[in-house]
Amino acid sequence: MKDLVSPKQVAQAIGVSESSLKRWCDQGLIPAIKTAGGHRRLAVNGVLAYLRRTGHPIVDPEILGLPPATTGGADRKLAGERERFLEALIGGDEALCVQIVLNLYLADHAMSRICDEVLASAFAEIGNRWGCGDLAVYQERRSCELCHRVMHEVRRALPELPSEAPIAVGGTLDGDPYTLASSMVELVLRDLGWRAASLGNMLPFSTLRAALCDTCPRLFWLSISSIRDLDSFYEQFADLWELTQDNGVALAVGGKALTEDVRRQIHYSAFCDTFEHLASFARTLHPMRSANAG
Amino acid sequence: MKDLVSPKQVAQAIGVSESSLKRWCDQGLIPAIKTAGGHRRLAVNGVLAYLRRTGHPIVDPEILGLPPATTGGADRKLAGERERFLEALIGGDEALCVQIVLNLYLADHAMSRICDEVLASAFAEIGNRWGCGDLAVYQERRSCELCHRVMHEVRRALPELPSEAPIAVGGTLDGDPYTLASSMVELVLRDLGWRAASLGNMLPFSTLRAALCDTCPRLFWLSISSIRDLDSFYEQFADLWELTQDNGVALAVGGKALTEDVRRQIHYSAFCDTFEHLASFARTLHPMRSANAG
DNA sequence: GTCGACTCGGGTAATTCGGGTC
DNA sequence: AATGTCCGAATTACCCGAGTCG
Repeated sequence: MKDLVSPKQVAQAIGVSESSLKRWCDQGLIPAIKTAGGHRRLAVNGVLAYLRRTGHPIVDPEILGLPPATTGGADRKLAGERERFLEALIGGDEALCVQIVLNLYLADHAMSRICDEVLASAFAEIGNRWGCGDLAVYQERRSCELCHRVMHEVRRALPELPSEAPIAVGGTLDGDPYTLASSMVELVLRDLGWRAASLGNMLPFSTLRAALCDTCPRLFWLSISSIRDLDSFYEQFADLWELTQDNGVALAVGGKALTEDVRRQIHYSAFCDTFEHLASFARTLHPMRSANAG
Repeated sequence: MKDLVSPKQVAQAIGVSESSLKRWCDQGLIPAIKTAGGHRRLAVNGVLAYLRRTGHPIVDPEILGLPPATTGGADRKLAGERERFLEALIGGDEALCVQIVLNLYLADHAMSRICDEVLASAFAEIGNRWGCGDLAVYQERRSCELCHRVMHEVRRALPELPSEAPIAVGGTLDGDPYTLASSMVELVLRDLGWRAASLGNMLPFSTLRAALCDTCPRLFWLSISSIRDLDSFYEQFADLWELTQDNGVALAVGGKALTEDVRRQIHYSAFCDTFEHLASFARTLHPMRSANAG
């Protein structure tokens, strides 16, 4: 933990304006030292002492544990946050998980990169540790549960979508119970201005066709992390592809079950290894105001 | 939903003067914290808890970040709302789903009854229609997805739990992918003042034992809607039961896989056909102060 | 030395305080 | 007993041009 933090960080962390913070410092309520140029630097323990005295809630304690952001160090920040997020997940600390991700979003990171480099990355590591027996099963399950809650929370933070925004729907195939990736797709697309809605998991092809006709999306996604029967998959997937093409719907796919061999046998509009890929593809369909420089 | 709001916002949202709000805060009816300068900041869940207790109506929900037509104290009947909720679920109208359930909560219905008579009941009907082929599979899956989102939203509206509240954890067994019931249990218990957390689904017995030791709950729940191997189940369940008894943990079970025959073969602290049963049992363990006078 | 982001101090408008009264 | 309105003083949020940081 850093000893000294900037006024802006503290203001965000405790949910007040920088002006108020300035006044409190000048009144001696919060100890602060000044740089040669007159900029205030606040001691973290002094801030915490103040919060304890006044019972002020910590809106975002996570900021206080961060080193001051260095310009151009955005990459390092994302990577570093992955570790903190991972530990919070494993420890079952829901509030902290939410704060970390929400903070990254507020720091104007693209949702696609947050999903790639923090959420998905953390779960990759959880998978590793699970395989090594370093993790209890319930910790893995609870992590999934927590991650869903985090994503709920982040979705609320996204701006309202205009009713003319293009529609996107998708989900996972029958036999594939993992909803996390599909929910992340929804988040990424919403961040890009799509009215995206995940249909859930375990969806047979027949109902995908029905959903496609009922909801009339511009984009349809499939997260495929396991395939039961390859032959049946090829056949049904071809039907789905045809249906999307007849209706002018783009079909984006991803997931570890789509190996190179499998990809050779099927048609799609875009295959996405990462959420960044997905975001790039989505932008070609529906260019977005560049609010997120990513 | 914002976490902290100013007195003026709340006053506008519920249609009273700021003075009344001041008095309610000073009497402890609404939890409030103060800034260094003595200005009050109100937590939205605290405000909602007060509205629920008193049946006070909401004039302008949007100020508090609630769905448009949220009313406080409306005399909504549970049975009638089930139909509306069901149709909203099937139609995929997330906002309406949230609105209906939140209204019932604010109308001071117990969470256990909302879960029994609206949520679970709606899913029973969805199951029926699905069996008859009156419902597309994706509509059923999407309904599960929506219901999770509704519950997340309601959980946010619940008041903050005191740190001395008893802990409860639970989940579903290995082979049982349905998380809905377990999430409902969490909601019901939180409404009763428990610090309840669902561990998720597909939990093998071995990890349940680990979780039980790691989290030290007062109550452990299992939602059991399917059992893979009965013999193995009996054996492992007996181990779990023993562990709970050694640690002074109550074990509450429920789910349609627990038929009369199965129940005869196992021990538990309480079997719950409904969330109302669960609520009654939880109250015997930890009586809740009746916050509601009228 | 350049550059973007941050912070400074100070001023202003809006909000909130506590208390008294209707 | 409870609520709404009014008051001066205090607090907070937002804004600006100039200076500092990394």
